[in-house]
Amino acid sequence: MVTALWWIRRDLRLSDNQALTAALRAAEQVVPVFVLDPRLWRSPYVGARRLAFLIGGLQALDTALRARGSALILRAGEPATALAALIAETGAQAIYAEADVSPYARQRDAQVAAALPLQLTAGVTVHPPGSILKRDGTPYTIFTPFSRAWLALPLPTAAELLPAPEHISTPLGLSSVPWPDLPPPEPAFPPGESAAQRRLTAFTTSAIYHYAEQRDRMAEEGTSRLSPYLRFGMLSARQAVVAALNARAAAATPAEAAGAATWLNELLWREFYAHILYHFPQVRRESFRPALRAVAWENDPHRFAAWCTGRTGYPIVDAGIRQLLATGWLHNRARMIVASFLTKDLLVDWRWGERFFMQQLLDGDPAANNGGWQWAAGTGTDAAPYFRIFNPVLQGEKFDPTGDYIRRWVPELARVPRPYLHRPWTMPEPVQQAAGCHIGRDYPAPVVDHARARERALAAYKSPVRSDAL
DNA sequence: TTTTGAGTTGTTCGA
DNA sequence: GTCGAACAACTCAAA
Repeated sequence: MVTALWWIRRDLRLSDNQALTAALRAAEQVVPVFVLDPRLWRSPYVGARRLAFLIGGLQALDTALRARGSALILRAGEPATALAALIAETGAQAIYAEADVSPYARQRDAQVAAALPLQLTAGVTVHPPGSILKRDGTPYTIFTPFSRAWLALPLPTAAELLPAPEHISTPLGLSSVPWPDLPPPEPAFPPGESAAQRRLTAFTTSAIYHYAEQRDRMAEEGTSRLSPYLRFGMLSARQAVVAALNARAAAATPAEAAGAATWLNELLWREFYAHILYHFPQVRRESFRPALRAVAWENDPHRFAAWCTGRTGYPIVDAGIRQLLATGWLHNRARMIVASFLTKDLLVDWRWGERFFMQQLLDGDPAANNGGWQWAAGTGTDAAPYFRIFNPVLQGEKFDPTGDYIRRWVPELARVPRPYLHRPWTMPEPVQQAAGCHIGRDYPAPVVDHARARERALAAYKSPVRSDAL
């Protein structure tokens, strides 16, 4: 009897799963296993809410496996040790898993592969990192040429998507550790593959066609909200790309096709940053651009705390942070606004914001989160020019013109009249009275003056303190 | 090898 | 209110 392990990490799905398919082709019996790595619980980059989403996804996967004659085996401990034990128990000849790109995952897999028969497959991205290079053999570091090269490769088709297996034969009697105790999942993001598929279908048959115009409107549900599902592979990258291509082909108007193409482009940003982290793992520790490794961050803990709690006094910034704190998810436009504010207005090291996002986000992904933060901070590949500093008032007026987003997430501003909503500190005293919102008491005064903070940021970025001058 | 055009998502200022 | 230019210089990608 040939037995194989399907080592699940961030591919919590049965459909279009290359690792599972490879295991089923190689073996008569397949053991689906997830290893609770104690490093997950200790990491300052992991929060309870994302863990709860992960565990919920594993429970959904377990249910789906049980309907197919199998069951998820949950183990705890160092992966190499736990897998070695399971191999000893089952006599499995091989382990199949989807390759990941983060430095931690690659080091972990190298350690396992050194001791055990580990077979890695593609799947985190459509095209595996390392497979898209310039003519001279070096990796792309600018998005647009990367995306051109990506699009020049054969596009995935629906026919390539691997079907979910109807039956999985798993040996009986293997033990599991109990499910860990975690907070209940976020209601807005029910974990699991079927929830992901429903959301993908809903988005790619409707909102995707308005995505080009609607995606920046923070009060609207104009985005796919699929990021947590992509993060844990409850949906494969290939399934998402195929759905985008199908939607583009089915578009009734050029504007609708543009919507689908814009969303596809966002999926390509995800691919791009996965490739970047694979080729430049040091970006997890330091700025991609060497010249900006010496920016003299102020790192004021009080200002950082005001930002983390949504009490900066800038409504659009606070609304974003509070949406994140309340739901574990944040609109992409709001991500850019709060990141620009932290790094430019408050001069806090982008790595502080990156870590906070990783603690809070359901979709927290080392590659995409790092790429986004370095872009906003202007320290990354293909980054915003240093002088591109978001004005939180203008961003709010432009992308939340009705103020509905602010009123929803910052209830103490609910009765502030629209002309003052994005700059409540300018409310005359009688208006504050009428709105039931006294600045400094019910809602904070601005933690910095944006115009002055902007000048300070320009100076700090223009002449970073060089470490050799210290 | 050299050259040339280009580079997600902005803001401010002055005409 | 609207519009175009300036904001710097650099690095990258590709011919």
